[in-house]
Amino acid sequence: MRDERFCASNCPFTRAIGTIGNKWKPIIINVIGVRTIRFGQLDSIIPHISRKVLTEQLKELEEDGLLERLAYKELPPRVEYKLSEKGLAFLPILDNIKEWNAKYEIVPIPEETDYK
Amino acid sequence: MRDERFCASNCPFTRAIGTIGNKWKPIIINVIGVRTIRFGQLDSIIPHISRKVLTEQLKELEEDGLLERLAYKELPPRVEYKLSEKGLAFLPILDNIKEWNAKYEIVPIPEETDYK
DNA sequence: ATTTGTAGTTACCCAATAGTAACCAGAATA
DNA sequence: TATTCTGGTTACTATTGGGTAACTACAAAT
Repeated sequence: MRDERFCASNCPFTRAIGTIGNKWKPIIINVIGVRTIRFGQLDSIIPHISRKVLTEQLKELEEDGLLERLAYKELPPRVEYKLSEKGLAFLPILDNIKEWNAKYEIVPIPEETDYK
Repeated sequence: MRDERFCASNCPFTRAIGTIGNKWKPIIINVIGVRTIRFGQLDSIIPHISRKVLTEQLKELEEDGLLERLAYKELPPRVEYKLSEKGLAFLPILDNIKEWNAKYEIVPIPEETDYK
């Protein structure tokens, strides 16, 4: 899941891309935003992600210091995630991407759909 | 290479991540920058990328309107790439990522290396 | 006694991605 | 005549990614 050639590069930009340059992480960071959120919520809010992949991505984000994980010793278990200072500092970049996209995206021709 | 679920999402942010959210594209865009560059140069400047993958990524970037490709009908062939307006507009975002990384990166412990 | 709920983990398997090597055109150069 | 040069493409293989389903713990509710 993580490309060692990127993470161990001596180019800081390449290393940065190694940590956040995949399709799930920006989505996850964006969904969390400034709130505290539970695993199950993430799982149900983010479309098409499996619990397995979600777990992996969250683990990596935590390892890279973007995310804080708070596990309560309860049953049934409760785990809360929230962005660290580093993660929060990444949010404006995601906003920039949104603006950039809004300005330049070539809007795809919407699929023919049957509404009943 | 391209995840249809992302590109066809009705969420613009998800679509944006679908186009630039992978490890090679930010690297390629960053390497091109404001200059005009040839295929062979890209291939030799970017570490670890294979010609096959480079070709695929360039093709997608062109399809998504980030890149302009200029092929000269010569032999041996000459092909030049440069960023479009959309591509150029993405450069400041890459700069933001560099700043963000410089500020927050947890520097990896350098590997034990033998210098002779 | 059985079901429900949470946040995972694990095993298994198929699909997608990426690496490698060989090959192409055809003009210019040795 | 053989080699070099460029920007690819193709076939084949290896590696990885990711989906699915089953399973865990244990308390509380039915």
